[in-house]
Amino acid sequence: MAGLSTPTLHLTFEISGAEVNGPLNLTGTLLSAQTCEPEWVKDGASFTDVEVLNGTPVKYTLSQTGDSDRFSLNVRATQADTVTPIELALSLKEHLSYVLGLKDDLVLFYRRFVEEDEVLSLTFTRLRGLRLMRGTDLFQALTCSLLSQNNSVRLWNRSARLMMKYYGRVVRFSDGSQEFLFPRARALARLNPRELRSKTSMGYRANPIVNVSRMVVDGDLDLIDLAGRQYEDALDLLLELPGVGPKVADCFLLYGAGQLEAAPVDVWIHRIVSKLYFRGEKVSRLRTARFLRERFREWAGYAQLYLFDYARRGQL
DNA sequence: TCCCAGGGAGGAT
DNA sequence: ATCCTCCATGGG
Repeated sequence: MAGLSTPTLHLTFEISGAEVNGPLNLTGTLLSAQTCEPEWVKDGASFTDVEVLNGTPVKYTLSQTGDSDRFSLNVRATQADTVTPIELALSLKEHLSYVLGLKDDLVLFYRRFVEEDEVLSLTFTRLRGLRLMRGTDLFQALTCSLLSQNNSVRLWNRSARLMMKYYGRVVRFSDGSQEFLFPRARALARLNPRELRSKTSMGYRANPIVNVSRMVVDGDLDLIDLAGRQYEDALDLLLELPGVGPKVADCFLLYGAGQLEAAPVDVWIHRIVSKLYFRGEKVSRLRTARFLRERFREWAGYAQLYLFDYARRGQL
């Protein structure tokens, strides 16, 4: 913690393992393709992200030393030099705790299913410390979820970065660096979908993204209200949005709204659940999602995350 | 050239 | 309810 009583523009501090509820694998978590935001920028063993905290853009770089069980998290942060300084350390610590799911009781998760579910427990050793990320920006989470449909992680991340470059606000930080924020609904709502498409190579996904942006701007879509509703209720409303089907809706609810009973079913989850829980019998995606929710309840999102990572990395 | 990627919409059966 | 096909785009 910085030793100054006045707000600072630069900051370095640690988050010790004791402040985290169980193990943490930072690299595994940040590389697990969760859809609430573009992947953080990787540089060797450290990762950099930019977010707006209390109205102030903050850029932070994280690295983990030690192993998944005994570690410390090193944080370096800079905030924008053009806005009022905020009490950086406290708000950033709270932010990281939320975004990286550091309060989730992973040991309880493992203990609960290690004997109750032999299939899921297969993933526990190799993925130990993998945590479920949450976005702090609902519009960004919904947009990234829309980008991810029938797309590769690499491609939708590229499109997201291009969106930031062309339509996001530029922020200059006190260390002299410059970054683009994720675009606001206002900036996307006025675009011609064809322009958005040609500049970001996001294909047909430009149409629903512009349409949803316009709904947000016009007040026809209240994402905060949506995120606070009960799961089934929110799901029904989400499915009415253009370009939003069961998978995108569940991604928004899980990674954006932090509703841990949501379990997005993509091709990987569909495959591995069919294979491991239904003896390879073809099961519909809807039934797969319901199966995960009913079996894992408030841990369905985590079960999905572990099975997804396990399947995607070739252990299927 | 074909197939695939953290799918969804519209239609036919 | 389940099964087509098409939808852009780039990588293998």
